[in-house]
Formats: sequence, C-alpha cells, structure tokens
Amino acid sequence: MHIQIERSEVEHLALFGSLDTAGLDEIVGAATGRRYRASDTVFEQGEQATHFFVLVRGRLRVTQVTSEGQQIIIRMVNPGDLFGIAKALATLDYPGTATAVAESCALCWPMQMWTGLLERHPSLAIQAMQTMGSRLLEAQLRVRELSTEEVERRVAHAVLRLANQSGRKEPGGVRIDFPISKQDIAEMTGTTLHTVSRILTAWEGAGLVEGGRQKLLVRDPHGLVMVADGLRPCLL
Amino acid sequence: MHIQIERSEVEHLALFGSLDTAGLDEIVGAATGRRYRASDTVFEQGEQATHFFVLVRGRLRVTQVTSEGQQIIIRMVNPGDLFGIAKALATLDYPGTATAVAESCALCWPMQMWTGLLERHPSLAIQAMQTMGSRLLEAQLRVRELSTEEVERRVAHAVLRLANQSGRKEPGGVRIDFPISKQDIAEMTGTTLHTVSRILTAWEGAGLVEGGRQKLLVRDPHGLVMVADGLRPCLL
DNA sequence: CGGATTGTTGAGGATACTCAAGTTAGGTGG
DNA sequence: CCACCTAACTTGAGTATCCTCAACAATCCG
Repeated sequence: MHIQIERSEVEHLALFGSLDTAGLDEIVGAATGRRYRASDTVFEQGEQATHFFVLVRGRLRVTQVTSEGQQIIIRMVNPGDLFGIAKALATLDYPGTATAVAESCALCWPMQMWTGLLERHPSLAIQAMQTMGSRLLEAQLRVRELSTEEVERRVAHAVLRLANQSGRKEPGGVRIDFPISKQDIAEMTGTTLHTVSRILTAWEGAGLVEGGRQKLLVRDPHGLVMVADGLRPCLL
Repeated sequence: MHIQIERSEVEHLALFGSLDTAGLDEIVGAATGRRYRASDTVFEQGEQATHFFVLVRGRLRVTQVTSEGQQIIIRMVNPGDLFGIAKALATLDYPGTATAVAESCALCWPMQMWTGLLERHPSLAIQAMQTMGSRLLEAQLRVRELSTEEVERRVAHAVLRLANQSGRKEPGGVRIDFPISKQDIAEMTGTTLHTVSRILTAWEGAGLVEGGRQKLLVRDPHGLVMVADGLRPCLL
C-alpha cells in the first residue's frame, strides 16, 4: 500500500504550478505515497478525516449513500485533483466514500498539516480555493441539469464530461479509460440502470457510441453534443 | 443607492468574527454601503464581476437562466453571507443574477481588492474558504435530493430550509419573512408551480402549513420533517 | 374599477420507474 | 479447457408520478 512517489511525477501537476523548488520539496517531502488497486476504498463516508490527498495516477469514484440506502456518484477524481479535503469543507468526517476504479497512486498528508501548508504556501491556498470554486460551479451545473433537463440529455452531458476528463483518443472515437457500468452512469445522472441501458442501445443504433460490459466508446462526440443540447433526441 | 453603514451593524457578523479592531476598520473602511429595494437587481448573470459583497440586512435571491430560458434559483442570500465572489470561483463574470426580494443593505468592495484583503487578513481567507465549503456541501445535498427524492419530499426540504434560514417565530408557527411565490419554490426544487400549488393545498389540509399569495407559514415543522423524510406522504 | 400578477384545479398524456424474466460476458476452479 | 457462477446487461409490460395544457379564480396595485 505504501509506495515511493518520484518528485518528477508530481511537479508538473497544476496544483503545484507556481511553487518554487524549495516549496515543492517541503510539500512533497511531507507527503506519503499510497497505492490502491481497483475497488480498494481510500476512505469511507462518515469516517473521521485523518488525511487529505492528491491523486497522482489512476481514477477514483466518490459516492454518497442516502439514509434510504440509495447510492449516488458525487464525482470522479482524476490525476492532479485534490480530494478528501474535509477541512476545506469545515467538516470533521469525510462526506463521501472514495473508491479506486483503476490502479491508482496518491500522495497524502495528515489533516493537521492542512492549515500550516496553506499558510506557508499561498499559491497552494489559491489553488485549493480554485479547486473548491470549480467544484462548486460543477455542482451547480448538475443541479441545473437535474432541475431542467430530461434523462437522455443528462446522460449525454455525463458521458461527454467523462470523455473530456477521462477519455483517450483511439481510432474510431474516444474511449473512457476505466471500467464504467450502466449502474455508474445511472448514479451520476439520477436515473436507473434500465433507462441508461435503453438510452445507450438507442445511441448505439444511431452510431453515437459503442457500449460493452463496463466499456464505453464515444464514436461521435459532436452528435452527442447535439443530444445534450436538446436537438436530436434519439429515443422514440 | 449609496448609503452609510455603521460599523456596529457589521462587527458581529460571523465573517468578521476573529478580526482585531484595526483589521475590521481597514476592511469596513474600504467598503461602500449600498441599499436595494425589493426587486432591484444587484448584478446580472454574465455581467463582468466588478465587486464582491456582504449582505448586511434584507434578503436576496440568486438565479440562473438556462440557454433554453428556464430559470432556477441557486440560493437565497441571508444577512452575513458573502455573495458575488466571482474571484473565488475563478470566473470573470457573475454566474448568476442577484435580486433583492426585500429591502436590503450590502457592503461591497471592488473585485481587485479580493486577493489583497485575503492575503492581509488570513482569518477572512479562512472564513471565505468555509463559505465555499458549506456552499459546496449544500449544492451536493441538493444534487442528492434531486437524484433520489420525489417532488413532495424535495419541496418539504426546501420549505424547511427556508424556515431555518429565513423564518421568524410567530404565534402559530414559523413565518417565512419575505415574499415567496409558488413559482419561487418550484424553481428551488426543480418542479412546476402547478405541482407546488397542489402540494401546498394538500399540506394545508393536513395542517402542516398555511399559504397565501406570496406568503408562507409553517404551522407544524415536525410534521414537515416527517414528510421530508419520506414518512407520511400527503398526496394521494 | 380595470389590469396584471399570482394561484387553483381538472383532464390527459408522456416520461421514466418498477417489476420481472432472460441473456451475455467474464472470472474461477476443477 | 470447459463448466459453472456471478455480475452486468437487455428487454418487455404495466404503471405511477408529474408535466403540459387550459380555463378560471383570487389578490394586489394604481
């Protein structure tokens, strides 16, 4: 689980962008490297928040479970992203569960260092603030989608977001580069796996995507954008 | 529109909680006071963000309009809240429109001062961060509600939130202390004013609330909590 | 006293959920 | 390598929720 992480692997991350060498050394030096295999959990909802993290490699899924036991996916964590920053949310517990969906590496720091590191490295504080800001905007975007759009468009938006954040170009389209189930997509869009399945088969018929067991290839991103924008619905 | 705001009116705000006298003087001294009448707009979605604000008195509504023209209410702004902090969101424009729903007073600063003020007053930076954090958590809560709950429960949650943030105890219940229409509630919960109307009449029958044109009185908060929790549905 | 805004209520229908059954793909162990 | 088992997925039928459309009533304002 514990591993060595090379400085060279993290110095290019946007989060550390405008740090000088000494600052980077201090920050990375204080961190511990950790490795997670697919389906390992990094921390769990409600657990006391002992550490905060930066994802170096791989992909995580952050979920929440409602009091009735329904699960939703809050977001996917991509390399370079801060996560588990409970202090910034003024919370003592992790508000969600983070699970690796692919082999992943992260740097982690004890939560007590949060305030000190931010104070000593203003550029880090600014980055952290911007992280929070973009997450807030994203959450508001999702609220807007859930409030005003029908399921097919919401799914289209979710798939496009996945393709942008975690897509790898390959001949014939953009491949989502980690295993993703219809259930996952349902939990990202507030619908059921049944409806997602029906929508994806329809899209497949229209040549927009190509599915498979925990696989997804976007063949026609532009066409998908049209679906997301409400032109060209693909269901009857 | 421009008014004088007394130091005594703002020094108790949580935002300025742990500032020393000199700091408070500097910050409040740099601010301009503004007054808004009900239905005045403070700033508009897409406009260049020239100032950031703290609400001193009154109540604002922050809305967004989708590309299709549908409006949703992002949040209500209560006294003591920061708003219009586009810099924190790494945006140059205001992402929403802020409108006074009651006679309101705000302090405002030119946006260029954002970074400087935060740097010189770390306690302010911490407060700003916590503001962002609680807003992010709230947005995620709303995503969860929209994803998993049916309309009646969402409306119950929204009304309870209003009662907690903007409610005034009065004999017979908790009064929402600004004019609020069914359309407003619909835009907070992702439904239509028709459905809200039906729900509120049902609740009125059950003795949970008392409505009226732009009026709302919560008679039985505990009963409403049960509705919000999914026990005791009031619609057939 | 109009006129406008806000709210009420009914009927009909669409979207998407639930329930149910069956299929496919992949991993595991013999 | 094949048989088996499970998790993921597909598809159909029936239906509930909630939206749309429409007409009307109440309230507020000048």
